[in-house]
Amino acid sequence: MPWRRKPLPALDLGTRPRGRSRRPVPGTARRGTVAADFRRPRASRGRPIQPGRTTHSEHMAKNITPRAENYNQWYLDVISAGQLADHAPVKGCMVIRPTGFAIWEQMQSRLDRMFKETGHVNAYFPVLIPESFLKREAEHVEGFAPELAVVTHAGGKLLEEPLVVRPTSETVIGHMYAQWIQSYRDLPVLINQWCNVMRWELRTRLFLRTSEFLWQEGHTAHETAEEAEEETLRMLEIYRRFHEELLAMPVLMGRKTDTEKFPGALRTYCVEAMMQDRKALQAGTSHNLGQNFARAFDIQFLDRGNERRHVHTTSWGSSTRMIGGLLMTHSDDDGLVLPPRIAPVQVVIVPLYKNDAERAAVMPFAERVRAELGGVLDPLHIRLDTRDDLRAAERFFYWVQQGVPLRIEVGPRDVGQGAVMLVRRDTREKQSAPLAGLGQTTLALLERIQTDLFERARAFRQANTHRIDDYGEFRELMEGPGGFAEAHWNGSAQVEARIKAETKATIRVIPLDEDPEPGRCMVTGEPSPRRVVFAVAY
RNA sequence: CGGGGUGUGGCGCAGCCUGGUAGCGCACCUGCUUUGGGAGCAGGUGGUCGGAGGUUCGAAUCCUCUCACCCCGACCA
Repeated sequence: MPWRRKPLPALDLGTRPRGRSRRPVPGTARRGTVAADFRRPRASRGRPIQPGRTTHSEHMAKNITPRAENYNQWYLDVISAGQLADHAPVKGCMVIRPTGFAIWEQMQSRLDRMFKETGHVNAYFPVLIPESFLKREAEHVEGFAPELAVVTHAGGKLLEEPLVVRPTSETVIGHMYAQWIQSYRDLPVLINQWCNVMRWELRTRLFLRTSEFLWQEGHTAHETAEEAEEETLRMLEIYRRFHEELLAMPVLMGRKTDTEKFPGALRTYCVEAMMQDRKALQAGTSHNLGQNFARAFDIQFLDRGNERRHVHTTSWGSSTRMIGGLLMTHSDDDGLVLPPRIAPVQVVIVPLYKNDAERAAVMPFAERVRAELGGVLDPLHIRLDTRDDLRAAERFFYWVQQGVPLRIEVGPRDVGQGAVMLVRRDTREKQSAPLAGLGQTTLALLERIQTDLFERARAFRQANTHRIDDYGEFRELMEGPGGFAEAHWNGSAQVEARIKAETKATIRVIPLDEDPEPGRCMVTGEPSPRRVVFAVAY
C-alpha cells in the first residue's frame, strides 16, 4: 500500500555533494545508501556529548510578540525578524526575501528530486489562459470564478477574449495534452511545473494565503482509472514523506469530503498538519481528476483494442504555504526554527574576539572548524560569520532568528582548549565539543535535532487529538482549546455544513485506514463507517 | 459586500478636542569606550503630516469629498 507509514529513515541531510556515479533509479527512493555514508559516528570517533545547559530560559527576542500573547502577531513577527518576506505594494502579494526564498529553493530541490525519481519531468505552461478554457469544466469554473484575476487590455487595446491569470493549470495543460496524446503508447504523461499562480483572495496572510504564490503542480494522464488512482496516491505519499522526513512535520493523510474537494476532481486527497495553535493546515493535495478534464478538453487516445477513449488525469500541488506551515510547526518565541534537512544554513560559525590579538588566534581556528565541517556537509550550507561590525550578541540573535539549527561559537577560550561551543537552536542547549571529530559530532547532533523536532511535533499533535463521540463535547473542544477531533459523521454535506456553521470546524481528512472503526454520527446518531478528523483550519 | 479602526521621517507613536508652520523612541550616520546573549556616551542625517478641495491672515489640527491599509465575518493551497 503506497500510503503505509514508514519509519523515519536515517539522516540524509541531502546537502553533501554526491558522486555522479550514484544515479538513482526512477521509481525507487534512495534509502539508506547515501545516509549510511555519514549516518552515525562510529563509537571510536564520535565523542559523547555531555548533556548541556541551556543558554537562557526566558523569551529574549524583543522584536517578537510571544505566542501566548497573540499568535497571529507572533507569526508576522517571526517572518519579519527572520527577514523571510515582506508585504508588496499590491494588496495580498508578498515579496519573498532571500532568506525566505532560500527555504523555498531547498523545498524545491528536494521535492523536484522526489518527483524525478518517480519518473516525472518538468515543463512550463503560460501564465495567461483564455477565459473560455476555464468555463469548459462546470465545477472548475464555478470553483475558481470568484478568485480570478482577468486581463482585459493589452497593447493599449481591449482584448477580444479576456485572459485569466492562471489560478491553476488543468485547463491549458488539458488543451495541450489533447494535442500530444494520440495513442496508449503516448501514456502515461507525467509532467510537473514550477510556477506562480494567482487567486484573488479576500483575506491574505504571508505565505499561508497570498494572492500570488509559488507552487508546483503536477499533471499526469493515464490509460486507466486504476493507474490514475495509483498515481494520485503515489504523489500523496511523496508529500507525506517530504513533510515528515524533510520538514519534520507529522501529517495526516486522507481524503477530502465532496465539499472540500478540488473543483472538477473526482477525489481529492491531502496531507494535513497541526500548527502550534492547534489549527489544521492543508499542506499538499493530490487529485484524481477522473475523466472530467479529458472530456472537457477532448483528451482521447486509441487504446490497445483500437478503441477511442478518454484519458484519466491527475494533478497534485504544494506551495509556498508550506513555509508558513514549517514556521508554525517548529518556531518559538525567539523566532524561526528550521529542521536541519531543510535549513539553507545548517551550521553557522560565530568567531568571538575582543581585539586584534584574539582575532588573529580565533579566525584561523574558525577556518579549521569550517574545513572540518566541510568534510561532511555541503560547504554552501555552512556559514562563517565574519562580520566584525556587529557585537557578538547581535550576531547570535541574528542567526537565532534566521532559524539556523546549530550555532558554533569559537572564542579565545575554545581555541585554548582545541574545542568549540555548540548551541542548538531548538533546545538552546550549549555544550563544548573538541575540534577533533567535530564533523561526526555535528552530524549526529543535526540528526538528533531533526528527529527531536519531528517527535516533539508528533507528541504535540497526539496530545491535542481526541476521540469524541458526543457533539456537546465536540463543541466544547472547538470553542475552547481546539485540536483534532476524531469523530463519527453520517456522511452528509448538510451535517458537515451545520457543524461548520456552529463550530467553524471542518472535516480535514477522511483517513485511509484499512480497518475503520464503525460507529454512530455524533450529530444525528446515524450509522457511520469510520471516524473522520475535524478541526478548525487555516 | 456588512461591522470596527488607522493613515504624521525606514519602523512604532505623540501632537488634533482648545489652528500659529512638527516632536519622541527605535533604526540610520560619525567619533570614542565596549564586545562569550540584543552596549554606553557625545554629535548628526532624515518628514511638511495618505490625496484633493474648502474655511482662515495662518491648517497635521476645523469642514467636505476621496484613496489606501488593518482587524472581524462570508470564499480559499
